[in-house]
Amino acid sequence: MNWTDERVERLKKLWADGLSASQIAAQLGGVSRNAVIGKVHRLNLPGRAKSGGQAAVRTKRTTTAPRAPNYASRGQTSTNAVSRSSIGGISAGGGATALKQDVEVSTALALDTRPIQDVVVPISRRLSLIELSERTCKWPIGDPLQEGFHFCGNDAAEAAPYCTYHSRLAFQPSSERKRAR
DNA sequence: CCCTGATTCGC
DNA sequence: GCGAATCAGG
Repeated sequence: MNWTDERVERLKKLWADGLSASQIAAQLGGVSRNAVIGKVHRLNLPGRAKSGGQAAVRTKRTTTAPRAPNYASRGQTSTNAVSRSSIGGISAGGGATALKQDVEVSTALALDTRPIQDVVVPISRRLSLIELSERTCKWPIGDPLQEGFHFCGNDAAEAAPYCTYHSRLAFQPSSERKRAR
């Protein structure tokens, strides 16, 4: 994808609006967030001040080049197969949000007093489309044509499209389907 | 782990 | 000029 005047203009606007590089990349399409950042630099657009978000108080890089990295020591990254038990094992990463969600789910299933409503039970992160990543729950909430539409956005297991709660709603194994209903 | 922007430099 | 790889940080 090349930087047409039009795309550059959009980049400028979105950057000025405070969108993050990855969000801008998602909107423009065809470019990575690195490409966006690189372009921002070349355009001499003001970087993100040390205000708001998380600056990047990068103290000038000492003559040590980042190139010629340790290609040798690379590749040591092992993709750990994290085993997640169906209900108890929630990743700690999500913090309070994920934890709270799990508690509510457990409670709902344990008490079994009334059916789980269609309406949101877990506390969603209310992410917009472009904010979704491979690890966020893509369960839609609301009417896509109405204002306020968003996605759950809670932590989703490795290859799962939804968080544990919504995975259960989406892939109910008949037995649980009865109880939930 | 997820993410952020900044920087360097091979292309 | 471009942007992947990398760094440094939240």
